[in-house]
This record gives sequence, structure tokens and C-alpha cells, in this order.
Amino acid sequence: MIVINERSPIPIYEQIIQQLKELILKGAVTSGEKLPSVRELSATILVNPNTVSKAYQELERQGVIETLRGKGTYVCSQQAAKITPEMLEQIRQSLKQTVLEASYAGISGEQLKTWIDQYLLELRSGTNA
Amino acid sequence: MIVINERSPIPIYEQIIQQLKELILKGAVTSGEKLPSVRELSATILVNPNTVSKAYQELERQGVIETLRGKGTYVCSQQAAKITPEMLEQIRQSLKQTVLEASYAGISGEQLKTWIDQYLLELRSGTNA
Amino acid sequence: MIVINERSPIPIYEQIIQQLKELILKGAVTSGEKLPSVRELSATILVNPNTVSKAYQELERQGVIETLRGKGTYVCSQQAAKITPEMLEQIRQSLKQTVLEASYAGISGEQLKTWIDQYLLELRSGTNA
Amino acid sequence: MIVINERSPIPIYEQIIQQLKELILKGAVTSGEKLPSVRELSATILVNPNTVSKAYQELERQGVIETLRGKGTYVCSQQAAKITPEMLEQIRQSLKQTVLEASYAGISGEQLKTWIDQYLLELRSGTNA
DNA sequence: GTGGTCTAGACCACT
DNA sequence: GTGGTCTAGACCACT
Repeated sequence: MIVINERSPIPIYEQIIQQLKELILKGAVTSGEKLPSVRELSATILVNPNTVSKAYQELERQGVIETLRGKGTYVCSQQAAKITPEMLEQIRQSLKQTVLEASYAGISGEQLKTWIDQYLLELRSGTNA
Repeated sequence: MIVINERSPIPIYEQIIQQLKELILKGAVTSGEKLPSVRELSATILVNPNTVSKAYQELERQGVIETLRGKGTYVCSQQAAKITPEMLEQIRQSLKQTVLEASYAGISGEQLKTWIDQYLLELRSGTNA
Repeated sequence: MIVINERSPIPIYEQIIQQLKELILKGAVTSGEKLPSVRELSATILVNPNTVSKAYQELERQGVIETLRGKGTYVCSQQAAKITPEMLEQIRQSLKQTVLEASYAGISGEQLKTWIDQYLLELRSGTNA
Repeated sequence: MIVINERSPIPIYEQIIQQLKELILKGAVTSGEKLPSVRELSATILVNPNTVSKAYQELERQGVIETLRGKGTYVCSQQAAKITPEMLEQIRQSLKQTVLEASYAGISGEQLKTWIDQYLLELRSGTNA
């Protein structure tokens, strides 16, 4: 369910984080569900275990998943997600940056809004991106 | 007119690129206008000349500015901007990623759209962000 | 009487050790009293028997409890507790470490001392923490 | 200035974190000061660069130090330290645990308080522990 | 020069 | 079985 793009400038552990979050939001992986172990996932997606481990640790720090010692890693109930003002500002900044690039490329605000709606729909319906 | 944040996760040369593009879109710097030299700008914003140079090179590669040997660096007329399908896809991806993070933080699509409109307004009116 | 927190960073067997020691110090479990068997306790607190077994072994090693083959596990008379210089040093170190973290968090020495008195009172009065 | 104990149960990266915090609290390393680079420190204390890097990243997350890309790592002005309720509770818990062990070892509350004062004095006077 | 990421593989504590 | 730590060493982006 997770696909790594080795040529992407986005670090592999970030790709894992993003895709797991997407799977959770889509409901493909639900609260309380056990995730594949570090070794399993690393074997499946052909990535070093350390890299998967780094992704899991970061997701735990963000309150998305939790680790029970010796038992495995589980998806948290999502109301636990911790949002800080810094995270909010970072989202605003990255949106701003995207809009700037889009303006440069001649993409209208309307087009961007349509894409937002499309993607939100995908998330809600659990469709693949 | 350019302000660098050393602590930002965005590389300094990227900050220069973004802010120059923003200034151009806002009309604060117009087509054909001469930009400060690498040395001038690096002295003004207290940044290593290599870093400014890297920003200028990237902007030139993107068709935003052009360097005339011995004469200086000038803003291109903007219809020249080259939009490739890859750039378009990259914009879609970064928008998608922002929406994903926003969803996680409980930010609605409506909120994101409002922010887009706000920012576009800023660009058009030439107001500072 | 023992409550395990699976999410705690403290290993489960350590939690058992701590809580048993606390119960003994509070007088809720007295010298010579028989403890539940490994199987009983593991069934009560929903923990793997190996984990309870590990806790009991460590408590025995520390001279807190003793196992009589075929008869069960009993609380030792507590003057038997063996304090080595290493244990003393370890206590000093962990106190030092706690004070360091507290200083960082802006917690005063007075506050720490108040907490110590509070907790000692709890132990003596047998109140629950 | 940093000494690693390979036999300690405390992870090496944690030892680095603790000792750097101690050096900062003692004023041996002051706000704005540049720390040794990852490579330098790793060579000095004979530890793998990855391990030092992990310590630095965690300290940055805690707001103790900050990394300027390509320039190095610097001590933050300490009012920036972020204290969460979870951290406070964790400090209380580790104090409680220490008091419990101390009680078991026959160490009085008074003794513990004396040690606290001693260590705080060391921190303030910049004396070595 | 700086730190960040990644692989490969070992070892360990915990359940 | 589970995840966490660590070494050794490569490569990369940024200043």
C-alpha cells in the first residue's frame, strides 16, 4: 500500500509518513489497527529498517501512532493529534508558497480550489490518489 | 526588500528565489529592471555571495531573470516563463501535501480557500504579506 | 491492586516491581504475606506470565521477596533488604538527573522538596498515590 | 568536556543530551555559542557521528540548541525552552520513583533534600559534578 | 566546511 | 516475535 519513489527529493522516511497519514485519513488503516512491524514494512517496500523506524518514531512523536514495547505499533485514535501554532503557521506558509508558484505558472486560484475539493473528496471516499 | 530567516527550514537561496518572484508578481520589480549584483545583494542581506549566486542561477534557469555578461542581471518579460508538465505536476503534489497536513490539523477546505484568496489579493494589490 | 500502563515508557516488569515495593512500603502487603502466583497475577493484570515472572525474579534478587519451592512467593522481612554502594550511587544519579531536568523546566528546588515530603507522607499513611 | 560511559544503561545519545544540558545550565556553554560540529564531537568522544547527530536533533526538538544550515549548531537563548504538562508529570514521576527506591534503601527524605541542595549549588556555581 | 539521509548489519531489552 | 540503539561508511544539499 506504500510506494516509495527513490528519485523524489522528499526523504524516504517522509514519504512513509505522508502515505501512512493518507491511508489513515482515507480510513484504509483504522484507529487501533496494528501496523506492519518495522522489519515487515522495510522488507515490503525495500527500504532499510532504520528508515522505517525513523518514520514510525516521528509519527509517534506527532501522536499519530503509538508503540507498545515488544508488541508492535498501533494507530492512535485520531482526536489525540497534537496541533501546535507552529504547525498551523507552517501550513499557511506552504500554501502561500504553492500559490506563488501556481501564479507564476499561470494557474488560477479557481483551478487550485478545484484541486483542493477533488483531493478532499478522494480522502473522504477512500479513493486512491 | 528581501528578508532572510536563517532559522527557517527553507534554504536561504530558496528564500531569495521566492521573495524575488513575489516582488515581481507584485510589480515591485518590473520587467527589464536591473537587479542588484550578486555582491550588492549579498552585502545587503548579509548572506554568502555563493548563496545569492545560486539563487540567481536558478532564477535564470527558470526563465525569470537573465544575465547579460558585463551589464548585469535583468528581470525577463514574464510571458517568457516556461511551464513544463513536470512543474505543473509538482505544484499539484505540493498542494495535495498541504491539504493532507491541513486535514490532519483539522483545517477545513473552506479555510484553505479563504487563505488562497487572501494571498492572491495581496499579490495583486502589491501589499506586503 | 496493581495497575499496568501499557503506554508508559517504563517497562511493564518494572511497573510491577515498583508497585509491589510501594504496596510493601505502605504496609498494604506485609512481611511474610503470600503473593499471588505468577499465573494468578498475570491473569489479573492482563500481562504475559513471562513478564510477571521477570518481575518476581528481580524482586527476589533484590531481597524483597522469596520463593519457596512448591509453596509460593512471600514478602521478606524488610530489614533484609541489601543496599550496596552501587545502589546508593544509582539513587544519587537518578536524583541528580531529575533535578537537572527540573531546573531546565524552571521547577525550583523548593518545589521538588515539597513533592518529596508529599510522597513520603503518602507512603507512611498508606494512602494511594 | 563530555564523558561517555559505554557500560551505562543510559543510551549514549541520552548521555550527550544530559551532559550538554548540564554544561549549559552551569554556564560552561553560553547562549549563542557554537557547539562543536557533529564530526568534531564524535571524534572527541569516540562515538559514531550518527549518535551525536541524534543527540543534536533531539536537543533541537527540545528547543535547547538550533541548527543553521551549513553553518553549524548553536545554543539557544534559554527562555525558549518549551515545557509541556507531560514533561512536568514525567519529572514528578521520576522523582517519585527515586524517593521510592531511596525509602527502600533506608535513605531519609532529609538526605535526599540535602543532595538536591548540593547539586543545585553545583549547577549555580559552575562546579563540576 | 556544515548537518541530514540512507544502507547494511549487529546487538539488546522487552513481551 | 517487537522496536531501540549503535557502528561504519557513503552520499547529498547547503553555506
